[in-house]
Amino acid sequence: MSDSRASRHDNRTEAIMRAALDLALELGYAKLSIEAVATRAGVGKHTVYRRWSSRGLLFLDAVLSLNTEGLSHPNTGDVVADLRETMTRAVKLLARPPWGPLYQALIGEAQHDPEVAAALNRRFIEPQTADTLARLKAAKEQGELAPDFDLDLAFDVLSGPLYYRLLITQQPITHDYIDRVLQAVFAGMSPRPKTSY
Amino acid sequence: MSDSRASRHDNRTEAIMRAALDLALELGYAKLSIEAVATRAGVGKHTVYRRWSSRGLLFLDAVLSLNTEGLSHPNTGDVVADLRETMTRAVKLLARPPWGPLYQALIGEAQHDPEVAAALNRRFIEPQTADTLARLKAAKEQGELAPDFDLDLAFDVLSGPLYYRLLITQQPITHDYIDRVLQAVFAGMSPRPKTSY
DNA sequence: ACGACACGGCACGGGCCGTGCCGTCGGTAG
DNA sequence: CTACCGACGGCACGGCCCGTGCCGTGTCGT
Repeated sequence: MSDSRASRHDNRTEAIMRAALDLALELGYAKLSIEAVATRAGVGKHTVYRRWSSRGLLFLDAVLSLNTEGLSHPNTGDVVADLRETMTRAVKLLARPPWGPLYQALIGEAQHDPEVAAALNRRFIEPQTADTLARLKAAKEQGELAPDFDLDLAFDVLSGPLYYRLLITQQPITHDYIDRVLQAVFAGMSPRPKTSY
Repeated sequence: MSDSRASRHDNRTEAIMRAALDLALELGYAKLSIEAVATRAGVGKHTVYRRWSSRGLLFLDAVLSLNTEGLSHPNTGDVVADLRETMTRAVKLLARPPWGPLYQALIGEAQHDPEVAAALNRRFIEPQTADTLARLKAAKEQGELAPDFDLDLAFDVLSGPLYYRLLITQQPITHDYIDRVLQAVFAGMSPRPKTSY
């Protein structure tokens, strides 16, 4: 076949990413070396460097290759229920290995490497945001949300607390926690509908 | 004096932390080496290792030494205004160097080093949370907040979006953004006070 | 004056970096 | 069938930094 060349190429690429994920889980991302990845994958270091210019970008590809399809939003007509469903699914992935520690390490790396941060946003955060935004927009058009509902802020306010728990306090994210966030955001936290604010 | 010994000790400690901060700002935390810090501080490597067991813990001490007093909450009687004041002050610190990049790098390191994560929580996050909690509790007792106001969640919901912007999308955090978060949390985002939720 | 101690300077083995070079192997073109 | 070519694995290199040992020095408490 004419693509056996490409096929061989892809096989190595996958082997390298798999080795990177294995080692990241065994040693932690901090102790992950390209040298070890190459050895584990049965590959020369050049073969790694030919594909990725930095450890961070390799790790990004590796983590995102664990594809998370199934994070798209259902539309049952009840926007809050749909959001809870999506958030629950996301949290189930993050709750335990392999995704949790890997995603956490990836965001950690993004704080040190602007290239990783940019790529993570473009390839993962933005699509996910757009998806949520579309679902919220539909809800607004169907009168489920107020006309002045702050669409652009919604994703931040919903995800922010989850990321805060994952990255800062590093407490477990439970179903109850998701419910309370939804409660706070959609029912409001103030006793007075019209605060002095 | 009897503490000239301790004084000398402290001088070196400060010099090392200052050197670490300088280098972190010049090169970025990722390229920060203990060897370079020691040289810049005019100090032997032992003197660094005698005080800190890892680069992360040194960096944590260095960043937290830029003391952020003035993050305590005022109490003017209007809890939302007080929160906005505190959040604005915090964001002013984070908005631009040196705090912004340094704090971002510190949280990044915390994702790779559990010791740093634990210390960061104990020494910075928890006191700040307790402070906010106390202000909210006072507000609740004075009837400014509903009796069933979710105190424990409040800090997460208020800070979460800010951290999300700082760490994930890495967009600037403006005054307008703070206002919108407060609006969302305290006035609620839903058009219907009693959602099906 | 003496002893204790933290210190700066130096050197070491070791790990990993990123990069060259070389011989091989598979697929392609003529 | 053969000649070419690109990607490859293996190896070696200089360089940086790690964490640690040793040695001579200066400064303090006794």
